[in-house]
Order: sequence, then structure tokens, then C-alpha cells
Amino acid sequence: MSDPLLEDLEWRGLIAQSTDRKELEQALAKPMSLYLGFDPTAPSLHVGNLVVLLVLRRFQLAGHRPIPLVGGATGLVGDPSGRSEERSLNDEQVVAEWVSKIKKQLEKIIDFSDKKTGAVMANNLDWTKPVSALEFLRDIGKHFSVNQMLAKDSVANRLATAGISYTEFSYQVLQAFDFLELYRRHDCKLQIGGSDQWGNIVAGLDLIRKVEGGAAHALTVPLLAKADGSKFGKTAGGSIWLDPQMTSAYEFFQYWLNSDDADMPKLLKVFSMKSRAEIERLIETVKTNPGAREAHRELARELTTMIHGEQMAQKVELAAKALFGHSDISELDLATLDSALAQLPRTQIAKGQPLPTWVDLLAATGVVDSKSAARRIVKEGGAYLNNQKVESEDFAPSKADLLHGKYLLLRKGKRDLAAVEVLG
RNA sequence: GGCGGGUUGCCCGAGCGGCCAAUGGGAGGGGACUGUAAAUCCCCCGGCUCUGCCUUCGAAGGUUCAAAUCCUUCACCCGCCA
Repeated sequence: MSDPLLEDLEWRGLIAQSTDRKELEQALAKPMSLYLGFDPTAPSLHVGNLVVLLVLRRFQLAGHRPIPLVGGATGLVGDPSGRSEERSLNDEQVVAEWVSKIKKQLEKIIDFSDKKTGAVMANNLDWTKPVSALEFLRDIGKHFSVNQMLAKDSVANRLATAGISYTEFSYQVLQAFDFLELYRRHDCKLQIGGSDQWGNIVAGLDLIRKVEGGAAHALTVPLLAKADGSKFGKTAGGSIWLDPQMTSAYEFFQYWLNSDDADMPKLLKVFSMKSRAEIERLIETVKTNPGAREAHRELARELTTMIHGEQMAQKVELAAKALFGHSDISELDLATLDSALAQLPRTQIAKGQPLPTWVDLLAATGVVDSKSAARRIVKEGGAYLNNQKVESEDFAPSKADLLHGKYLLLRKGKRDLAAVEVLG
């Protein structure tokens, strides 16, 4: 007998490694608890984190109880996995703040309602903080062989290069302790994570076996790369965050909409909760009618709705439609324009005085880093005001250019838009 | 502890007294082609009050008409010998 969830995950390319498949299938035959940890290394999760998080959600939908864990403790220590250098330690207070922000984000993706598959939020600070160093060394540390710890990739790599502090070296012990605690508290018998977490997860399995004589399981998800080999979830500006303060809903939507065609099959399988049949249909449309970008649009819609809500998703899509439509921008009615421009980076200027130059305005919106950069854009022919090309570096809009007497739409290149609002 | 090598723009990496805002590659940006894709080709890529000026070549001093390039001290990294 084969487990439908595992089969689905496999089809989606979401399984990198797991402990014995048969045993895992047996365990999954009944509802079980499983955990996934996130260390607060930033104030927000990003789309890369979403990959595993959605796997957790898939488990929940399949009838299991998810335990998302935020690493209030481990986040203070720093995971050496996949890191070529020692992390700089973050302030305790800062980490605590990040923990609470990340918790809120988790609540958008995992269902915490009070039912049998309802998720349980965990924070490893809760059981790590009360333990004294001495207790920890005697009760937990005693079960770890330094030889085995040294053999872990994350540690071995660092020993061969930049070195590693005792703090980060201890990370795997802390994470193992987490698994043990969750095993005790919630009968949690499965931990999932990115494939770089394998070593840490296995450390937990060993500990559970030694201390409790129990058997637990592990499943890791491959790290995602784009078709062109670059890192997934990064743009020129940095990561695509889930926090709208850090990555606007508009940018978020655009990110998916502008994905490489070649990445679509993978992206749909990994990020979409749609059925296999529907995903296969969408993949087909990329081949048969790539220009329509139906698959891109569907994925953008689905994820923006999940992260930013249905209403925002609609607003953002309409904004993009209005602003990129081939229709004359001056024909948009005020309500449409208001709501479309609200999604863009913008700057406000006072009424009266002559309007600043296009170059100054663009720099003020923050779309470019400097006025030199803005000037360069004009020189290179990538500058637009209200979708009309700007020819001269000294060009300054006049009152007649204001849309509905108050807005200017700036564009840099093909798709970088910004708004100027004249107050008053 | 001794001897030698290194620290250059977002990253890698040339330069070794003036011709250096600093070769080349990557990343990034603009254009053409397209579909608000990819690939490809062309161009750009420190800042500003922009025919000029200002700030950059680990840090601080010094030599010189003139330094990323020479000297001194300091910090960090890497080899070789103890």
C-alpha cells in the first residue's frame, strides 16, 4: 500500500530524502503529529521558506497535525547548515520580535483552528530557557558523540574552511532536543525540513531512540533552484518576503507573473495547492499558448490570495492590468487610478511650485538609487511619463501632465512603475 | 614565536608613482526582439549643483609637484618554518 500524500509529494518533486519509506507510510496511515522549524533570522519569512511550509500544509490537509516551531532559542545560536561563515548573533529582544512576526505569518498558511488536525504553535525557547547548562550537558549532551557531530556536513564543511564556534557547533544538539521535547509533549514522530536540515533532523531521531527508545521519522524537501541556475526567490532587490512592508503585495504578484516559463512546471508543483490534473493542464498551456501566461497568472493569484488575502490579490491584479494595459493611461477613471497607484512605490510633492524634473521625481520614489542612475535611464531611452517616452534629462512635467489633476505615473524600463502624487 | 604573501568598486579579480573612478568576468540596469518570459545581440554600470567638482582601492599617519601603487604603525586573513 502506498500513501497518497507521499505519492503526491513525490510527483511534485518535494521529497529529497526520508527515513525508511515503508515505516513512514505505516506511520502516516493514522493521523500523526509532525513538526517544521523556522529560525527567526529576519523579521519575515520569504518565499523560499514557503516551499517547506506548504508541505506542512499538505500534511495538514491529509489529516495530520502540524506543529510549526519558531526557533526563539535556536535563532539566538545560529545554524551552521549551508553557511560558509559564522553568523553574527542577534540581540535577544530583536529575535523575540521576529518570532512574534513569524508566528503571525504562519497563521496565514497553517490552520490553527480547534479541530483534530488543528496546528499547535511551538517555540523552543519555552523548553530550552528553563534548562540549566549543567542539566543540558548531563541529560542531553551525554548522548552525543563528538565524532558523529564532527562528521555532519554542516560542521565538516566549516572545519575545512572558516572554522566554527562552539556555539554553532552545538546547534544540532539544540535542534535534536527540540525534536525530543515535541516527541514527549505532542507525540510528534516526524520532522520535515529543507534538505540542508537532514543532519540536524537525524540527530533528533538518534536522541529520541537513545532517551525514549522511540522511533521517529524524517522527511526533507529539496532546495529549489531556478531553471537558469540562480537562487530561487531572489531578485535584484533581494528576497521576496511575505511581509507586505518588505515586499508589497503588488511586487509579490508581479514576481510570480514574471517567472521564467521554464520554471513554471516546477513552481506550480511546488507552490500550488491545486490538483494534479489542474496543474498538468496549466503546464500544458505554457507550451500551447505561452503568451497568455495563464499558468503564471493563476499561480500569482493563488499565492497572493494566500499571503495577502483575496481582496488585496484582486486589487493588485487589477492595478497591473490597468497600468500595463495598452489603453491610454489618461483614459483611466480616477477610482481605478487611485487604487492602481496605491500599489506602487510613490512619492508626494506639494502643490504650487513648478514640478521637479522627471529625474528628481524618480529618484524621490526610491526606484533608483541615485539621480545619476535616473539620468542614465533617460539617456538610454528607458524613461517614461504616463507611458510616453521622456527624451531629455532636464525634462520636467507640467501641470498639463497631471492625471486627474494630481497624479504622475513614472516608468523605468519595461515594468518598473512608480507614482507621484501632488498634494493639495 | 619566526619568515613570507595578501586586504581593490555589489562579488571574483587585474593594476604596483602620473595616461586610474581604476582592465576583465559575473551580478545588476537600459535598448532591440518578444509575451510585463527565456535565450541572443547592442549599450550602461561611484556620487553631485555634471564640459567641471567630490569621495573610493583594509585603517591611521608620512614621503612626493603627484600614491590604489613608496615608507611607518595598527587590524584582519593566508601560506611556510618552529
